[in-house]
Amino acid sequence: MVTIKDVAREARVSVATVSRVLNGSGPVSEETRRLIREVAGRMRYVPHSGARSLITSKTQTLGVLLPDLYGEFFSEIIRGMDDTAQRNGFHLLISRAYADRHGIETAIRAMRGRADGVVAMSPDLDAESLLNLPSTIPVVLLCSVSRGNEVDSLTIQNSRGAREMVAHLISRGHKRIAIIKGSPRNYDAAERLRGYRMALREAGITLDPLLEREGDFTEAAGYSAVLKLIALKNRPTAIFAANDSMAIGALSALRESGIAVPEEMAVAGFDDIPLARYMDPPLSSVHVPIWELGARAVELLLHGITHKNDHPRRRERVSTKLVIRRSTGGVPAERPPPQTLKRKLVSV
Amino acid sequence: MVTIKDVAREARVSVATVSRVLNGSGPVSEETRRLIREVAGRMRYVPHSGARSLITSKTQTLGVLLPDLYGEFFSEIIRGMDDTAQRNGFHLLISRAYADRHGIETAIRAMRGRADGVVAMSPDLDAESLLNLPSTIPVVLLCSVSRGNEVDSLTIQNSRGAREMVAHLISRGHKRIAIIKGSPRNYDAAERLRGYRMALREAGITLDPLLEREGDFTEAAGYSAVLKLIALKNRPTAIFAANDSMAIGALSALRESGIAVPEEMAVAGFDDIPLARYMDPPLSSVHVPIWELGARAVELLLHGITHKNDHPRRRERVSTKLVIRRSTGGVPAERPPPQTLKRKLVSV
DNA sequence: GCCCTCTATGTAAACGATTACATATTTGGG
DNA sequence: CCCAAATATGTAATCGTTTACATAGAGGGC
Repeated sequence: MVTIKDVAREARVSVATVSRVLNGSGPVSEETRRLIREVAGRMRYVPHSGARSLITSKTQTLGVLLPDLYGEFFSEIIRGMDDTAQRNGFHLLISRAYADRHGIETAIRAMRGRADGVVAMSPDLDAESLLNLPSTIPVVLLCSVSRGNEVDSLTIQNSRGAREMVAHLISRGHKRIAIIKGSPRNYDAAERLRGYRMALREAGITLDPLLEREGDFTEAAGYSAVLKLIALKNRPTAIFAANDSMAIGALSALRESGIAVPEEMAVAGFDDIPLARYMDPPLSSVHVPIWELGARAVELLLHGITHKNDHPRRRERVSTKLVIRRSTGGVPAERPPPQTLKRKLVSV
Repeated sequence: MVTIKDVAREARVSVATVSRVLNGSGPVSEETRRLIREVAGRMRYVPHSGARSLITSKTQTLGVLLPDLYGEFFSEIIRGMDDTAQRNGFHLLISRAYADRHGIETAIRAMRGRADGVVAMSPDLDAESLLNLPSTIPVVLLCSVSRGNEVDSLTIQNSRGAREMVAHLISRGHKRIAIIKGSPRNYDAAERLRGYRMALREAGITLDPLLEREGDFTEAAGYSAVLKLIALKNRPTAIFAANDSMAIGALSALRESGIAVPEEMAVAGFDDIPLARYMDPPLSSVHVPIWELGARAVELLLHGITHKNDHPRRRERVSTKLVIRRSTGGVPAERPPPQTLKRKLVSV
């Protein structure tokens, strides 16, 4: 592997001069500048980023800790992060980590010398104590319980979104509205449940525990929750699923049971993944700007890095938007605009 | 930031001894071993991975270059990579890069000193020349044209899978079978088209250019391709979409046009994304083991790394499997097993 | 008591860059 | 023609580790 020394020797100058040319720092005569460029190019010299970051103590890399990597939600959030990181000359070091306190702390430690900051997503409710990690490198907490004041945090307007969707169902005349809940110890899930209850209470509807079904954010969970709901003596007339995957599983179960949506049963989801509009019937959902979530997290982190982590901590929350389609009897027939290419798979 | 020197000073030993204790190398008396462990713990010392990798010239990191990051395909492939990398003590440095030769080369160079090897996915047909990158670090090419002999490569059995699916449609009695093609310059797309044509030719069916529609792997493309197909004077009776997203868009368009699937029009996709079985009707597709694809790519790369890149190059191809559901009139009603939890979204 | 072999530890040279400081050369003002 | 200032370049310390080599006791066989 060719190093800066090899280039210097070949060009008959010192390493300092080579470094100056390559980084555009300090004065160098036009003549040597050209010479060094030529030699470096010919020898196919590539600076060793590891060595560089050791002396500059900048890695130009951001660590990303995720609880898991399934589904469109994560690819989209990573895309938002990568776009923003790359625009600022940073790379992304991605790692899955257990969501509990120990797992996250270990992972953040492992980042020392590898990353200049970390975005950690730890939706587990138990990870609360994370808030006061006395971390030396900047950290942004994503979709996590956020109370303390040690780190920046960014969350989704879960309860507000859920509340609005359930209010929408109520405005359509529904009184018996079921919810398919998210994973038990998940922060987003808990908040969405809170919004659901809030809306019912505001409408003077008493909560019915039988209408709150367990779920875990998978299609399979939505599917089986529906089978239980339609077996009830006093069936609900609407179902709010805590995410779109479960709503899709729910639609599938209703279809097989011969129950018409939205006539006999309204269905709504959360997230508004790209597929929602292609369902049968098109799925009403709470739109979450996932790309923006990732992008904003990185922006916050970069801010923390440039300010060496001594800046006032921020706690932000991205807002959601109701998207009403046919599955709640909303609009006649939203027709997907053929050439909008909202989504673009380059391969497969 | 506390360094190994600080620990050594505090424990009144030399840095060498501290290093030996922390890495379990060389002989150290039980007494000093305990002392150093205690001091390091108390001072919350964390080794600086950058410095370590400079001297050992091992980063324990793998670079991953992807053309884009949309959709479930990518989250799943990344998951396969991360699982395998982590099990072998490696991290993943993920980066989006232009798929052309220059983009990939630049990106690979930027990895010097950051990663011990690179998995590059560059499905662009023009990137052919990539094959002879005289790269110093091991490279595995994923889903890319693979002819040269400079790097390992891993691809999907595209043409075989497509051929089998189209043969299946033919066996159901279809004679006029349309294809919605993938992106024009995409390798996988080209191979799937090849398989489609192969199957037709084998059945003695003459190719009809009108039945080969442009597409780009998006739902929107599938949607609008169908509108054109059903406007033909001599309509096809079956549609093979080059991926599931387009097939889903196609189903949506057919539904709105009042055309029954599979009675009036059979529909098949490629990839078998988790959602396929939840469509209405459940979608027949060519199953691709995406997780395995990522996992295997990393295995190949790790092999190249341990053998210092002088090993016989391999060219592997993961096999596909036909999954027949109702959209091609296949089986009565495949009912999703409620508790199989094939897919598990931890958050949202 | 001598020498050899272990075991335990320390010293210092790497790894590949950046950069403060020193030095040499040129330029220009008086 | 001299000296200060500006320009161009080199020397060497530094970042935080690992590790080859050196050193110093301790133990044991003769």
